[in-house]
Amino acid sequence: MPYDPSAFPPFAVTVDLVVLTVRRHALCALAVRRGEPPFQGRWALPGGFVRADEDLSQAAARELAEETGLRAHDPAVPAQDNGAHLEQLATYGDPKRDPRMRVVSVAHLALAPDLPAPRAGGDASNARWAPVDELLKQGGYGRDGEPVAPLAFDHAQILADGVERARSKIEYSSLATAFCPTEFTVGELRRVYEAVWGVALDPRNFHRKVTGTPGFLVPTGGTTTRQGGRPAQLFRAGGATLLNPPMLRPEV
Amino acid sequence: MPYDPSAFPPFAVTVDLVVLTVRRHALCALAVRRGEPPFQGRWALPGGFVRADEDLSQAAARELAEETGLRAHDPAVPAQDNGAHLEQLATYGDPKRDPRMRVVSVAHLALAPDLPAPRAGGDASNARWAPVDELLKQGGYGRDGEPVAPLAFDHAQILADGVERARSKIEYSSLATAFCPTEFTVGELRRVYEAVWGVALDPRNFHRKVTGTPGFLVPTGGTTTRQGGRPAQLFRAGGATLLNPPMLRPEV
DNA sequence: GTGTTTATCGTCAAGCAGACGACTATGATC
DNA sequence: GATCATAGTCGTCTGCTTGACGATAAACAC
Repeated sequence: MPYDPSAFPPFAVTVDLVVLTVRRHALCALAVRRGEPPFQGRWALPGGFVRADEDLSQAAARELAEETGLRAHDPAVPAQDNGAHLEQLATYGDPKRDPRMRVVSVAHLALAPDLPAPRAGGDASNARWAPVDELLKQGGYGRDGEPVAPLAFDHAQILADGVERARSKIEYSSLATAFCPTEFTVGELRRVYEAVWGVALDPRNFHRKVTGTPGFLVPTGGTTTRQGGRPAQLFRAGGATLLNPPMLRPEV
Repeated sequence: MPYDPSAFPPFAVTVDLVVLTVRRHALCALAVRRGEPPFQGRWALPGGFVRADEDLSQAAARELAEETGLRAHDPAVPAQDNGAHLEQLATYGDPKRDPRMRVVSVAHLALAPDLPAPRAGGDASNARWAPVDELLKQGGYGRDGEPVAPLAFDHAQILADGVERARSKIEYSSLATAFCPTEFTVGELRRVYEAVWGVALDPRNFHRKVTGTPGFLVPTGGTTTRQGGRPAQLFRAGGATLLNPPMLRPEV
């Protein structure tokens, strides 16, 4: 059977981004306000069409840079901290997920430290970091009492999947360091785990665990006191990507 | 900005299947022989175009049924064994992955017990179960001394990703039972782990572990002697999907 | 100095994992 | 039928990890 362009239905392919960070002890995601129908005025995940000559990961990295200014981490330079962590999450292709046409969206998950301020095409009012519980609270009310509309399209599902991926992945990988600046303390790393998992961890056992896991942390020699209290040692992420033994999420 | 069909490039969207089973102590994958260019005559993963009105998981289930006769497991009936396990794996969209046109493939992973014989459109010579090491052995020689051509397209990468997913997922989930018939013995389950991981496990510690993990196995009361030796108790898969504590893959 | 905060080290008991001995129940072989 | 081989099942022991928590250290605020 020769190649017949009419033999398959045409699809639009997009990438959507779940960009997570930890701000003020809460796991937050980047949301942008839609400027056009459908779902005009509603919050959504950042994303856009994949271009004709682009790989999926390239498209995701481009969108991430456009929305946040973050460069994606180059997997070829693992030891070096040259940007945010970016990985493919899952693909969503319900025929009715976009009322305009048949769109298949390849969602990606990005983890970033707190630093950057949102910038959606230069217009800051159309992009914000929002706590994920707030974004996922369907039909509830935000911290300011305003009613919260659910995210556009199936983005609530995508965000929930991304959060779940992040929660489970910091158990057995060193990914939690992607939420930290280049140099960080054990306490800062612990607060990342606490924010992502939504639990309190024992500082003493946590310290013993992470410093005892080979390849997880390497001391830089410096110390800091930016948290108040006794100065803490500074660390960088070690070469290990898989943690053995893994971090254990406390019982549900 | 109104909807403009020319604003995005059209893609073809396919599903490809990594169907794994355990045969004769080896992890095997379903391969089909391509009957048309490109890669005519080469082995490939089964798959096909997503139809215009189909969800991705529906398309994957349809292809699985067409190629193997297996029904996909309905997630709404978790305790019941009504088919093979099927889950989305990852999406592959390199612009050059198909020389004919821009194709994005949403790969799925299926795990099945040994029973079914391949049937690719009724022609058995164009479908076979092949050990995954053989399919992934680039440019080597098969067990029969024949030279082995690498899989078509990027299917070697997809298969490798699927195998890795299966290897890690049987650690912390009860998915290994998807490789077993409805009723099975602890020894049969152990041989699944040994085949998928490619290691030897201590029968005594394995027995203690799986029978001690709550929700993993439920005894049916029957026994069997089909393996020779002392009769073994028969079990069904329990309700648990996540294993706590997980099975531990021995050191590399 | 005193109190507060955070970091870090130590101790102890419970539980789990790996190594491996021992026993059991079947079929195969002589 | 005795013996052997095979596979399944139960125990034991030892070392390591974990979770709970006491104790000490080093900063800052007053």
